[in-house]
Amino acid sequence: MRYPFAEIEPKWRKFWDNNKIHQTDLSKTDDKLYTLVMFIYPSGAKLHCGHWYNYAPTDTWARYKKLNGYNVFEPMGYDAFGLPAENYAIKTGIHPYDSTMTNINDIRAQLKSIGCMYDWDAELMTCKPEYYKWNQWLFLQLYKKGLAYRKNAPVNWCPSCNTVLANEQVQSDGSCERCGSIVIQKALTQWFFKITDYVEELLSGLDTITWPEKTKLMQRNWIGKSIGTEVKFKVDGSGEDITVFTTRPDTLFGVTYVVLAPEHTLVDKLTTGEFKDSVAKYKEEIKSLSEIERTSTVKEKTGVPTGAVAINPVNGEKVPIWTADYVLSTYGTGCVMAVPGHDERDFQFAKKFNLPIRKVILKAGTNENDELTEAFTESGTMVNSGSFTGMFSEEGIDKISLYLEENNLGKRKTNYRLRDWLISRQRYWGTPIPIIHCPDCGEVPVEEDNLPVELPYDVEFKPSGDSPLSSNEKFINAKCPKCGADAKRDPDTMDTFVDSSWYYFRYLNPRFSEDIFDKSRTDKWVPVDMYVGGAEHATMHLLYARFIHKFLRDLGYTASDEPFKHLVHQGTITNQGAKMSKSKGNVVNPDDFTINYGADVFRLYLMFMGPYELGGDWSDKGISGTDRFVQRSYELFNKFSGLGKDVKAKSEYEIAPLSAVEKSIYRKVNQTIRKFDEEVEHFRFNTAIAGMMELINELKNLDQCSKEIQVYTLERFAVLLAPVAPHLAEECWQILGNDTSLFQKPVWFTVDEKALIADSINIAVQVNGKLRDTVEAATDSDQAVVKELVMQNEKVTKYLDGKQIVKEIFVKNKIYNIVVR
RNA sequence: GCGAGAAUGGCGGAAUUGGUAGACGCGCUAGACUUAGGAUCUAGUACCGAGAGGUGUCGGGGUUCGAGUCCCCGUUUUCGCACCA
Repeated sequence: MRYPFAEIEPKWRKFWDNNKIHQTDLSKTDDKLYTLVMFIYPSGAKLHCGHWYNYAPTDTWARYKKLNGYNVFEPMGYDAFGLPAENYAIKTGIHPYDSTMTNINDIRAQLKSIGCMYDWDAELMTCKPEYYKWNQWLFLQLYKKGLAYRKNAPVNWCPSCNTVLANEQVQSDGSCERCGSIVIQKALTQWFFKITDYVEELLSGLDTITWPEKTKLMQRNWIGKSIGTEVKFKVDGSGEDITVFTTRPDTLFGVTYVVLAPEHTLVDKLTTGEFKDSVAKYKEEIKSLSEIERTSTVKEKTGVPTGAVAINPVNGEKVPIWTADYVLSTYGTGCVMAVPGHDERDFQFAKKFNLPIRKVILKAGTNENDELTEAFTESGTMVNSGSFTGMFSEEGIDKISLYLEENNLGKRKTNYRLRDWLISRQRYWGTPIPIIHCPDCGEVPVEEDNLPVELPYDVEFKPSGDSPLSSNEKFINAKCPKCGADAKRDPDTMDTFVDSSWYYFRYLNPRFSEDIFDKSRTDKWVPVDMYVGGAEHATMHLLYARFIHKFLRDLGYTASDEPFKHLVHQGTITNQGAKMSKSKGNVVNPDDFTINYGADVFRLYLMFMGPYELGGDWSDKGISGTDRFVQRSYELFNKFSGLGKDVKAKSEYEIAPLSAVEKSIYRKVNQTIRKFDEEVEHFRFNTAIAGMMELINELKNLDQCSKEIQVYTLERFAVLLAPVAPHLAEECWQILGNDTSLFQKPVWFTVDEKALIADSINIAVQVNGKLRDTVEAATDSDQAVVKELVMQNEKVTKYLDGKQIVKEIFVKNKIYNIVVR
């Protein structure tokens, strides 16, 4: 009989539901384990295989922990604010709230069909005022500490749609995805969170958490700490100074020009008469370029002179000031000193515009008068550098910095690539920013008692050039909390990364109304023990959450320094080479598989496909393999139905008295448990399942075992099934004769260590590193014993004839290698 | 462009610290069973070769008794790059 998943799976889900098996008692904290997957964005595309790939294997890990006695908390919620719902509204007229709620209801039903251990009492929706109220509260706390502030920042602007565009709405050729016009960069006043105040701790904290090394490295690179010196260049004939940042003050004598970012405020100020037109024209030209294009090292460098001249502080030399787009206003001071002899970008630029190139660092083994054919960017001996000539770069960096500091011409400075977090969005579907702009008092925060500032339902979200909220008179007009005068609310909303930077606290008490969360509870449960989600969040969400966590700690809201102790990234599931998305039309609907095979077969297949961290291109080719495995498992238990009622197995057996078949099965069962423990613990589900398949292949001889060994084996097999195929396992456990639920009364079997050691073992025999045969020897045999076997082996000895043995390498239980000449 | 991964049969993938390459599964081949089925069971399946044997882990070098694994050079490919989440 085929496994009737269509009856059995809903039956067990109902049982779990009715008995509240997945509701975590959060007051019990002794063996607490907080397992979290990144919450879902409720798009109209619903759940696809990529979501299942994220959730089902993580649930297997969580269930494994639960069976091992942990009090596991595994919640799920909706990251419900965001751009796609708003775009959808612009296109169709369907309100973001309505489409989001519809999507959530559909997705919830789908999520329930996976059979994960989600505690639905903890469900969260970030678009509800009871949630985003605390985003606003968080904003106010940051504001109070001076960590939320406004400044100008460039945004992608479509002049035809009259709106700000997300990077993803700008196509690769720089045009708007909606109308095709060329997108420009426009400066707008924006809200920022001062994440840079925490930069050192964000770096050092990485050493304290168990995250993939590559993710930590990405964060380190993102933060981009660099130790250097700021150098002041006076502008000739003007009171202005240009401050540049350099990590190579030892090359200061090689400066032949200075470059300002085109957006730098000094550009217009310094440009002299005849150059004004060309500079203005240049600034116009580069408006449509993205940062990636601007910094590309293959793109032809562009730039124009400003006519102004800077004075090198160490030698008084006058050098021209240029503006060029390879200098970014967002990094360092927005100005660089150009040393074409020792910087690749400067070299290219100087070549193109015929600017002088001067050698000031000598590469070891070369001559001072050799012409530079490319920039020499490493350290070396300083030349042409006044009194510093002859020093090695490291010493020169130190001495020149000291000289600059002593003469008030500069100072040592640590720079970071990390920029403050731009959190304002000129959009509707997000958390309103709780600030009122008063003509007299300026920016005034909304009183905490007046939170939430509710997002109004009625609004014109079609682009008009302004944030959609500014068109809602009722919303936008307010009284100044300080002086009572007529004032305007801030029309912007927050980046959705604000929502996701603290949601793991809120899951623990989603309806708590007195504070952002109940500290007495979160202190026991936070940090999250295991966090699973896509690697695409490596630098943004995962950095923002760490920042907010540290901020909340400084407010006294948590004792921990880091939000996520352990992090795992699932791989990306692509289809026809592309990430699954509705717009590409390559979404694979998991429902097709759950209808045909059931949830357990599908989740088994997702785990069996390959390494969890790797992902891969979607194919359903192998699903019949896991289906067969499920069928065979079900059949196996039916064959021994009820056996566990009459026969009780011991927890361990003496091995010697067992028959050969029993021995082999007993050993395999224990080896499989050992392997399963090891593999599932580290999210290696594919090999864990392969191990179980090996076991069931061996169990074709189970009827040759005593009833006790049969029960011993089957109860262990059922329990191994439980994390990977929970519905099936519950059913099998019951068929065997148990009247309890595995997840209601968790069971896990420990390995019988003495069953793991095999009596004998195959040892590879090599001659000159080439395999010639294997010999079977008792486990842990020493070299002399193995040598005797080897030397009797003709397949080996025929390669030794007439040769001289030079060396013999013996590795116990593994290899015997004879080197001959 | 910059940064970070990956590359093993026809396919998905296994392979503690360097120690028998191809576990497990798909597919395929042959057979069994059968009021015939896209079901189940048994056997085989890296490549070349009749065999002995030889060759094989993206390409090219290197270290080592021994390299899929370590080092150098290159190719291809996936992901991220600050307003998608």
